[in-house]
Amino acid sequence: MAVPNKPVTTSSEAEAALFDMVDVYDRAYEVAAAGLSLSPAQACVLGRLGERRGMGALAEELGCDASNITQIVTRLEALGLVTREPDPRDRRGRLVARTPRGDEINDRFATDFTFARAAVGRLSPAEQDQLTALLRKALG
Amino acid sequence: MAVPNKPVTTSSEAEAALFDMVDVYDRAYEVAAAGLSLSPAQACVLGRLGERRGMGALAEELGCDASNITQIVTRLEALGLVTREPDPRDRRGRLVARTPRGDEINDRFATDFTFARAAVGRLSPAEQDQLTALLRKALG
DNA sequence: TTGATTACTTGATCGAATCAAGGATTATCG
DNA sequence: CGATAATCCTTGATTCGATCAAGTAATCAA
Repeated sequence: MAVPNKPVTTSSEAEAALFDMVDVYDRAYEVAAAGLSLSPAQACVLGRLGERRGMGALAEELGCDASNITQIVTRLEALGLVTREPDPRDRRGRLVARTPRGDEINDRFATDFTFARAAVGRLSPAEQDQLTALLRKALG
Repeated sequence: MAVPNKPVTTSSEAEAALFDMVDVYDRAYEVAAAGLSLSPAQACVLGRLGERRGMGALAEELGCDASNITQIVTRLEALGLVTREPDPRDRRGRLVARTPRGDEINDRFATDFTFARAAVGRLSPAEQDQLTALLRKALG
């Protein structure tokens, strides 16, 4: 099950459309990751490493437990996509950074995850601005 | 990590807004489920049982393996939210249906998952129609 | 310096997802 | 009719994500 957020009830057309978008987005993300033999979580963490980051920073960004990040980074490290070095400024911390291969895989993921790009691309520039404004307003 | 679909790169404002919506939606769904001690997958399956359904139908709807559904339904059954009876018309199949308690929990989930309702509610009726149209067009 | 806090790891447990394999039932076709 | 195939679901094994409790090491603060 890609991401099982099928709606219980969608009382309005807009809610239904919103749900469909979320559903298709999530599935596309997962498919793109799977195409590179990555889990969504791995692709996600890899994508957050444009700049080297501490484990805690990653955990906070993703809203999860630090031990979760330890797990995921350990796997990315085993895949040779990431390094984990002691932080020279605070030796409790560990700085995670992509390897060249990690960069390459991440670039490929960005290329392969065409869904959002394609979806937005179906709209005219004016429509894109409208969509942005509506989504931002809906997000409150 | 709620649903870790943080973007690798968001080349446009619209893509970024789309991502944010997906991210917040997924998290809200998970929180609503957790509030009822359900996993997102369990809440999802429960929500699909307005009408009794076979295991295979559920698997197809959710795009996952049948054995995955077996697992989830087994847990829902253990929670007393669902029954699994032999299909009288084809004794290979099993029909899954919500119990009264399953209905109650499902209703409560629908109430608790306020995110989509609230998001859409921040828009005027005309804006809701716009959003619907834009999302549908973006979905292709 | 002592004690608390911070940053991360480890180990355990649970659930979701997927795959291979198997049992039971139904459908097909010679 | 009867053998074979296809369908529906389950079981078992494995992997990964998520969370919690507990622990280590380093830093900070009194």
